[in-house]
Amino acid sequence: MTDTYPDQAFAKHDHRHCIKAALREAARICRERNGRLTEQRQRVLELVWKSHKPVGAYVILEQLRADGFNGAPPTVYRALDFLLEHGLIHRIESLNAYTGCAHPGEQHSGQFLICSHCQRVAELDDLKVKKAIRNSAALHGFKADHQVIEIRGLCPQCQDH
Amino acid sequence: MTDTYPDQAFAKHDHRHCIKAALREAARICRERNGRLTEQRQRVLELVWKSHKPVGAYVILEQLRADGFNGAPPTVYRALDFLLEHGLIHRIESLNAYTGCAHPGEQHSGQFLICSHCQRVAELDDLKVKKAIRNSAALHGFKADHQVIEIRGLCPQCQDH
DNA sequence: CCGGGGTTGTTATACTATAACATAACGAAT
DNA sequence: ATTCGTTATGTTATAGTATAACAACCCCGG
Repeated sequence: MTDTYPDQAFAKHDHRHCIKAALREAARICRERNGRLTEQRQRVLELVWKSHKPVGAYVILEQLRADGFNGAPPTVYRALDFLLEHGLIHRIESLNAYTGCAHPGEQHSGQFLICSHCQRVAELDDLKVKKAIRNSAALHGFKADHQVIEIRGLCPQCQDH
Repeated sequence: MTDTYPDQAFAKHDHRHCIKAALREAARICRERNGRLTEQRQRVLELVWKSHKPVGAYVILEQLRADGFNGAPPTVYRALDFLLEHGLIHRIESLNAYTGCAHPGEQHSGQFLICSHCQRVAELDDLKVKKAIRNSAALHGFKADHQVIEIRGLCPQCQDH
């Protein structure tokens, strides 16, 4: 696999479908691993997916509250931690924000294209990039373990502004 | 140029030399550009370089204070911003910390190997990685502008633990 | 029914960063 | 040397991000 969603990344699509698929996948993965996808965790996952761009923990918190839930930051962070551990979401380091994982379950560290204009993010998993990095690290005797790759720029739709 | 400091990255070396060289380089670059390398900025740059691992803004602040300076966060952040703008330091997104730039002046976005054990960081500028990423982005019609690449793992010295 | 692991509630606090406005230092032009 | 605009710094307050610590709860297996 070089690229999982070659074009879909920034393309228009029915996002409700994504959300549903993500929830279904999450349920499956958690069942497999005996992870408990509780009501809270599911709600947080849904909120992450609902946004078409990465969301901060406190935005999620606000939305939970708007939804009648009266919680505090730790609740949200715990849910996020759980989802991160199980590979259901990613954290975008350069934004302090979280985004749904495009192909959960498989072990992978994401590579992200982040549009500086519309804030949308596409997740890649390019083998060549991964290899180039692994080689480069190996050259220095470095044993790579996890990679944070976040590319800023303009997505196709935003290049004419 | 593929790699600038092939082995030196994690190798032992007289770090005082690095600091001096960095300060000298910084002075030269600022002179060239009419940037003012003030006392404060120089002190901050020195503190960043003095640490062999990335330092947080508040650690720098502490050290400035220990040094008789009675300042507040904005002072430090302003100095850091200046140094970042002029390519004299880098920000490590995944650590919220700052580290001296190994080859200032040249335009480049760093690639970093970050040791999870000793926290030291090596800066690379691997052409193959850069190209792989540029290609990958291009495949998606994405116009890349800046790349954040931070690889976690174990440096040569820390792999036996 | 009991017990124990995992989950959530709750309060407080640490850590990271910036807004906004006042003052001071610098440097080019007169 | 004086003036003036620009850039840099001081200062206070606050926004934004994340975790520590402990109590209460719940689910499920024995």
